[in-house]
Amino acid sequence: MLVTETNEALPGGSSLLRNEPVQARSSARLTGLLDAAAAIIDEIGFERLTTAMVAERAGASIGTVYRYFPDRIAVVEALAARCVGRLMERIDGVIVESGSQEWHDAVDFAIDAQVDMYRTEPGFRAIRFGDAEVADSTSGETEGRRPFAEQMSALLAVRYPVERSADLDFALDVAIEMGSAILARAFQASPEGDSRFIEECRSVVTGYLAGA
Amino acid sequence: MLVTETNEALPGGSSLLRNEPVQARSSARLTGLLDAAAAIIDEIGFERLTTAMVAERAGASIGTVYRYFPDRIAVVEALAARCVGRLMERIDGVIVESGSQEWHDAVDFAIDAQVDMYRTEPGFRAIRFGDAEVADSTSGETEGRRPFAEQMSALLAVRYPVERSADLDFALDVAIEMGSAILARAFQASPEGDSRFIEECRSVVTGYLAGA
DNA sequence: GGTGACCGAGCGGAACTCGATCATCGCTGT
DNA sequence: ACAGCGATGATCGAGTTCCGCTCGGTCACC
Repeated sequence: MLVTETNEALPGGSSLLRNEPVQARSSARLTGLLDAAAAIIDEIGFERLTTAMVAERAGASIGTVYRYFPDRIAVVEALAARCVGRLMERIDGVIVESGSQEWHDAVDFAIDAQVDMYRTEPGFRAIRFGDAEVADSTSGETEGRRPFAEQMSALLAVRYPVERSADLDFALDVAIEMGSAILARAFQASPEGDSRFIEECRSVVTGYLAGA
Repeated sequence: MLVTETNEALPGGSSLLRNEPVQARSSARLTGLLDAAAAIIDEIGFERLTTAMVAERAGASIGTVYRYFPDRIAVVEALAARCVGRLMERIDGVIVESGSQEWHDAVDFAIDAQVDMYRTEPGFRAIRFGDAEVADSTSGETEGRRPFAEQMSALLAVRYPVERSADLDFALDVAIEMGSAILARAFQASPEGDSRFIEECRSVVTGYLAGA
């Protein structure tokens, strides 16, 4: 496993939180707050989410929200981070389980996992990777996509033909950008994900990474 | 010209506005408000933009802002719409001027125009096409990219080899999605636009549209 | 008893409203 | 022609409401 979680609820490091939860009930609270935020975002969108809504839905008070998160934006950033973490766990899990050494399997699994997340993970759709980018237009996207790009890089590095691996990181950047955009389009077209776009995503990304 | 503007300032239809300006001074006001919004967004980002700032910068009062825009978000949506309108005008202008009948010229011009907009058009960078999508996560992107896709469709339809034109609209959807994402990445990496990503954008989009 | 966790009234500021005021336009009668 | 005059467009800005966030006090766990 490349991804290690010190706590089920907390995303990554993480400097997004004011106070790390130490008692059991409080990490449940954190999880609950993020769940509430995810549900609200799915229903009315990030822009209309208020901290009071999050508190009420999680059965907490406003003060509790601000005990964990420095501000409103940090809530959605933490949610995004949790999403990315879960996505990476999935991809990692599936690929080691399969035992495949083919790089294009890793690509396929990554796309499968994202499709699955779009369908089942609350908030993923609205947040994609970096609609937290919405929040802070400077960092958000980088924060979200960087770790993902690095994980894919690590996964592909050992599987990719050596002669082309010089530009692997750049190619991955481009591929992830393309793939995410097409997938987003697929789920913008329909809630279950337009299969035409999804298939096109597979072929485009695989084709590009294969070197045209 | 495919694009017709009834008024220099107003973007498209447009149902984004509460009141259409009818007198001359008031469309100047509208233009001024959008200019102010663009400048502010460039300086401090969409999130930190306040309606009071827009009003002050445009030399208007808050009430005037709300005479034209239903809410804060609509301001940036209108700005996005104006950006898209200007982009389309440019592409259209350059391509008829060139007289080219090659579809890949249309693609090149479209990419050139976007690069130019990123570099010179206030607010374009922050707004891309659909960081208004940021605003209203449901419609924003659709509102922005739809007219663009349709214009490109119209441009390419007469230039594209007939045998493949059946899926032209779908292919264009995908191509625009890919291209926009890669371009955005180029200008996220550096303010002048990372030329490596820009070149990759050209080759990927042209390659894809050529049918691989 | 000491520290972690939680609450919610309250503060500051930003989004948005509304009725009063001013500018422009089109008409109409001389 | 054009001066006057309603009607409608356009502007203003104090005021209201709502939301993000703080802080001191209370409760729960070790």
